[in-house]
Amino acid sequence: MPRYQPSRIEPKWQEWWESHETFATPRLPSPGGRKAYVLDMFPYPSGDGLHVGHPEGYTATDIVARFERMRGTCVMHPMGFDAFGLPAEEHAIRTGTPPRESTERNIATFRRQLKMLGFSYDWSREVATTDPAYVRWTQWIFLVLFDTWFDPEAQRGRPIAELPIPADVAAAGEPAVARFRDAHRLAYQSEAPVNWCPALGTVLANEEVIGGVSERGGHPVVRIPLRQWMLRITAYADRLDRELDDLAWPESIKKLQRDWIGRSTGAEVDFFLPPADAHADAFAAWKQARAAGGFPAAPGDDVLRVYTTRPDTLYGVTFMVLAPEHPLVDRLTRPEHRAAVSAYQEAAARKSDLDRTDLAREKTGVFTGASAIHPLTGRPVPIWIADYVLATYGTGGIMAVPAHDDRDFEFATTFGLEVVTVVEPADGAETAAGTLFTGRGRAVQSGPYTGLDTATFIARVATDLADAGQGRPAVNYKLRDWLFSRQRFWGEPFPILHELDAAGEPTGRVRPVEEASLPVPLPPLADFKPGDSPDPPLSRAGHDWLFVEREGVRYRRETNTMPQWAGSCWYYLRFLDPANTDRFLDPEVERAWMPVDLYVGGAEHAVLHLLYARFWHKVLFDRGHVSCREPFGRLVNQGMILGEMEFTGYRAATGGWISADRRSPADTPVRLPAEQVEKQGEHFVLRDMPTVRVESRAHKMSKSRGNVVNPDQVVRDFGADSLRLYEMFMGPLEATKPWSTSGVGGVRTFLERCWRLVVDERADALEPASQLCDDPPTDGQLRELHRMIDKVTRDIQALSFNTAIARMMEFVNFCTPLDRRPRAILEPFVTVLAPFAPHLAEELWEVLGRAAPVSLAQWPTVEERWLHDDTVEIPVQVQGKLRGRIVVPTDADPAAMQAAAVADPRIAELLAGKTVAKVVAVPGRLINFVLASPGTTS
RNA sequence: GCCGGAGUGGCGGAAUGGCAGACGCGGCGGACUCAAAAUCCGUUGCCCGCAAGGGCGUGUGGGUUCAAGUCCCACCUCCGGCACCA
Repeated sequence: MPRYQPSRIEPKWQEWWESHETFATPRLPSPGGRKAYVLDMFPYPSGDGLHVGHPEGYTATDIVARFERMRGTCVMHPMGFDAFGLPAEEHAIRTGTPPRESTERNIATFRRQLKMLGFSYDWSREVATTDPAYVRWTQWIFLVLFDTWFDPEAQRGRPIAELPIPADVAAAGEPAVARFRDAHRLAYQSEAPVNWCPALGTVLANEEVIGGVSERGGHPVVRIPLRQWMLRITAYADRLDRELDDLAWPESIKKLQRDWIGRSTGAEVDFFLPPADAHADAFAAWKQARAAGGFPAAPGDDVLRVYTTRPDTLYGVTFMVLAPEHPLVDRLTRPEHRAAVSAYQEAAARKSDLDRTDLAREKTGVFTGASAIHPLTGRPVPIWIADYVLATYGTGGIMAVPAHDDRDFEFATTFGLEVVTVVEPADGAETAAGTLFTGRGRAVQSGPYTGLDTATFIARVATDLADAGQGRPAVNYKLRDWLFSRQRFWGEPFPILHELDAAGEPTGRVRPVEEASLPVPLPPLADFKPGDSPDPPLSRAGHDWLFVEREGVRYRRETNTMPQWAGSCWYYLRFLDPANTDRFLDPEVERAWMPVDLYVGGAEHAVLHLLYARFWHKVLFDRGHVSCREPFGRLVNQGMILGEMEFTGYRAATGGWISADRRSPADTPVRLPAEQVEKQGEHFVLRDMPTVRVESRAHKMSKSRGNVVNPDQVVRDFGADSLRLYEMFMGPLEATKPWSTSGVGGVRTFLERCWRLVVDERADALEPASQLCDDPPTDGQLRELHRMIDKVTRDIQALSFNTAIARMMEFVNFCTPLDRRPRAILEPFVTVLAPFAPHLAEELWEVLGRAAPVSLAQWPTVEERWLHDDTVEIPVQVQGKLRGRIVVPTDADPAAMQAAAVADPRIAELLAGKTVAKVVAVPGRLINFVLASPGTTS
């Protein structure tokens, strides 16, 4: 009668934990005790509900949190919702439902599903980024960014009030000072060209544009100039790079971040631009002025400044290239080239990123008719414009060295420009003139530098250029400043006011909303439809929201909103002190819990979320609001869960089967049941037609493919403990792995075996199995128990849950046949099972007559003495091939092992008449007899 | 193109340079049953052999080593990311 019934026991224990506040975390960890902050990347509550991918990471952290709790650690394990997001906004536009309504509904679904899985979150700490009490502090942090400038000397952010004002700025009066400050804030406005997506009615960040179309929806994107809020993340580029060093993150993630930051070192070099009516000695005069005055901070109009990582190739410069948007292009272009240049510029502006990057890699460009003077040789160098040079990187212009840069080489080849070799491979290999060599080596045809190796050349020419005032060492980053505003109505409003003049026009002056007035609420909107201009939807809000007065001056609110990233940049801090109305986080609480000890989430956030959150954290650190430089100590990315393995055959248009390796896009895929398929050698083929190969693979879950697994359904069919356990048993946490419904059945069977180990299934009432007894356990049972505990303990710490579960299965396999099952081994087993299958463990604990909850029971201690055997079985190899086994004392030395091995009749026979050249005996592991090869004497 | 990661039975996977395939799914056999399901027990890499036993096996080809899934070199395939950053 009392079968294992998850549908009965799971809700029961979830209610028990909730009513007993089993997982409530105190404000501060107990003094002197250990703390663990175990964090999941909180989800975006989409309308589809939880996906089976979510519980993977959540179960992993839940096991760690429960395990640590049982070991007496004070555990912080919160959950919340990253609830601003485009889908709610699109839903509002489609249906007219206010986004807050649908969002709250979705959160309720997510919360129900998460609770259904028995995660041990402290739900009293739940936060949603859309909650006005949360938005208040997101806006407050924006004001911290607005109030901060980056001091490059100190390499840290400081209050804007401490920004030194140059004398000439101060002399120009208060508006100039304000402008100077605004230009140095970490949050600033910019008129830069942005990715405007007409279909979505918004501007997108570079990283939201994939191959020229929007990441969401794949709509076309065009570049237009628009006033935007930017965050000066580039100021922190160096620290974001260097301070990765000490983090316990996967090296691959660190590398991803480093590559994204893209630090490179090289030099800036000025090429003199002679005026049209220049005297022959204009260059000499310029050189003299530079030698006296040094290298200016800003290039000025008389030079073309370029950035290069290879100043050692200066003598190989045969032309220069400017981005079409480069500010000097118009002035440089000679009248006879004006038409072509303008046409090219217009075409480039119209081109989407797709056209500029993906299609036909062929280089395009036009000649401006102008030349610059090479700083070392004094020779004129023609100036071109081409869209392979980016306006937004370096100085927007390059010195082209076609012999040693593949892009320049391609351009030179296309337009028949000169190629001059100035570097040869260091190994002296011959290079034909006019060929490409991008490696490092030795300089040739390089004036006084000829013969130098690349590194020496770079160091020396940098010094020489600096002395001559013609160049300086420079560092550049691929990382761009963070485009932080969106033209959306479902996001945090900026706490910023724009001053208006008497005519109601903006004066360009802004003021922050005072802290006491936060949060700036989202205004109610009558209509959610996007406009056809890039004007933000909030500009259509009622005037009582839009216009405010301060000290007799009228202001218009900022109508952009923050991107979804904003809320997720600091939620891990708010969890620590979620109800605080006085500050965003109590410093005492922050010092006690930070940093996060374990952070688990999807690899899709490897770059952006983690980089943005680190950036905000560093600013908060610089401004004294948090105590550590880095927020996340140990980071782990869970892998993706794919759909069930599928076999796909292909039918040709004529109707016949076509082998998967010879199919064309015109053939129709047909999903095949496993029975129609068999493996033949390397490939799967049709069982009835073995010449036809069949594709076998698992695909990403997607609605269109129809292979999405719904957690509600799995819980209904198998129970939450089975879902948890299966997701952990599938394979390594970090790996991508396919779903298998029969695999879920397998772990369900295991849980039923656990149940029967303790419960008498044939009794009428819920009572212990008849085999349960109070016998003292045998040595063999204790050995089995302690080895299991030891392995599971170590595996949880290594996040190797699949092997931990395998070991528990072995333990159950060991116990099942026992006619008498000592309580003294079953009870510790139930405690070890508890973090993995908490509902079942609680129920079994109760059946065993112990006081609930097992969730807070003590984790069993491993008794070392049961981990070691007196004797050990050791393989015996002859010539590296396994030929027998011997049993020897565990501490047997090589001589004893050898004696035991030769005493084995089979081994003795194999060695008879042979010369043993060498014996390799590894105590406790193996023994190998190496024979002298025939004809060799030893 | 560049940068990661991965290739092990029919499938998911396990293995500090030391007995390849733990554990699970699936398969096969048995016990229980009138029968089936459930359960319990056994078995299950491939090939030869009645057996004892032998041979071959971790994507491919080389190498280091007494010993390689594991280390080194070259290559192939799949998955993920980046993509003119001078």
